Amino acid sequence: MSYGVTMSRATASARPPGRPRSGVNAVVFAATLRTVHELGYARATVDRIAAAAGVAKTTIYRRWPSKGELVVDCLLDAFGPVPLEGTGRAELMASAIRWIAAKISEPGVGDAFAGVFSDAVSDPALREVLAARLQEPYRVALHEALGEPDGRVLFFIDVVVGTLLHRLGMTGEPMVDADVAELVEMVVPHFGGDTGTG
Amino acid sequence: MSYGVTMSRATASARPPGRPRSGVNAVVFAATLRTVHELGYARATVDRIAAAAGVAKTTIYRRWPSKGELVVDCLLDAFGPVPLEGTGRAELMASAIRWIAAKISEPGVGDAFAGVFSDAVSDPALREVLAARLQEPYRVALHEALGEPDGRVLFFIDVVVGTLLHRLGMTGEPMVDADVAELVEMVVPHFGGDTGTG
DNA sequence: TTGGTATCGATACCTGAGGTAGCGAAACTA
DNA sequence: TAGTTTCGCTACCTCAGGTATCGATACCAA
Repeated sequence: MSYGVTMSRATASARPPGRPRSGVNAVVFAATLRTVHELGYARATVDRIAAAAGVAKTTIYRRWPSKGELVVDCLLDAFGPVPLEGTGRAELMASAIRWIAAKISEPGVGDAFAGVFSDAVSDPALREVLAARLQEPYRVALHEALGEPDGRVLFFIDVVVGTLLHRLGMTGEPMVDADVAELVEMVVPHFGGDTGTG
Repeated sequence: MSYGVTMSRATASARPPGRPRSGVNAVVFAATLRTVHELGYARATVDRIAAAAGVAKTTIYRRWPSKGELVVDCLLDAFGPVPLEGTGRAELMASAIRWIAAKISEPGVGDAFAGVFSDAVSDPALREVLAARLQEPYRVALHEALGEPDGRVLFFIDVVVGTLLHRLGMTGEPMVDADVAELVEMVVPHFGGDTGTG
């Protein structure tokens, strides 16, 4: 579930007073992806998501300040941490590219990603949330794993994610494996990873 | 102005009856880019664009069926044809990349592009318009100039445009020249163009 | 058991934006 | 002068994001 996870009430004053929140976050996330998958981002209204989750709309707005932040949390939950388990630089980058391509191909995930990204273009507040909560953790992880300077990592993310989202947005379909493979063959050598020649 | 341009009334029956349309398309395009630049895509409402152009909102909807199609026509007008004048393949691709990067950097153009792209994600009708009217001409031109198969040209467009839009969407600023240069250095060799190493 | 607090579902509502309908006036042709 | 189409204008419809309020409920503490 990615965030907070109560710290087993050890740190701060035991537990806040009042009726505790029911554990429906996961249900709401699932309903969000399902609704976005079935209706597209724009028609996946908060009313419909709430109905699909069997929850009142006000409950959603009590937990997330906007539809955009709900979707960002939903994507955080759907993505999870990057698997960075390759032995060499090349394998590491290639597996990261294939991982994000596969995630974006999952039903609802790519649409939700493209949709919230779109909203963020003309909503600076949401853009900061998107950059800080969704992009930053992966940027840090890649920075440490690859040893590349920040600017290069951001460029790497722009190329990989930008390409995948542009394909999805233009065609309505996620990028096929052959093209993902070509993306790997283009990007990895540029970043100094051997792709099989030594 | 890119489209139609009356054919000097030689072809079809002289001229349609009724009051002729006033030549305000260019004014509306300019007002669209200016408004999008100042307020962002979402807050650039059709009301505001009409006001900025000194035109009634109904006049705009008489000429374009939706805000999305207005913006697509506006972008067609702003982009114009690709300059494909390089001597070799490498120069040709590099100049095309620098050209679209520069266009997206122009005030309002990048925001309008990202905005309409965003709308298209959850609007299949607009997506077809975008693909057919905006992407297709450049795909054909690149296909003929480079001799690459369609799939490769579409991949080329996904990488270049996707990267530029992702950078703009995430940071709010267009890509700087140094990163555009790195994009060229990554893409051109992959497509078999020499970049200076014989 | 009683009081305090915060969440729950439900309903009603506000705002803003895309888009449409209908009007009289204006600009052109025949 | 009659016919046709665009013009600006105003009023309106629909839908989506987001807010306010209310009684009911679940928990804690005294």
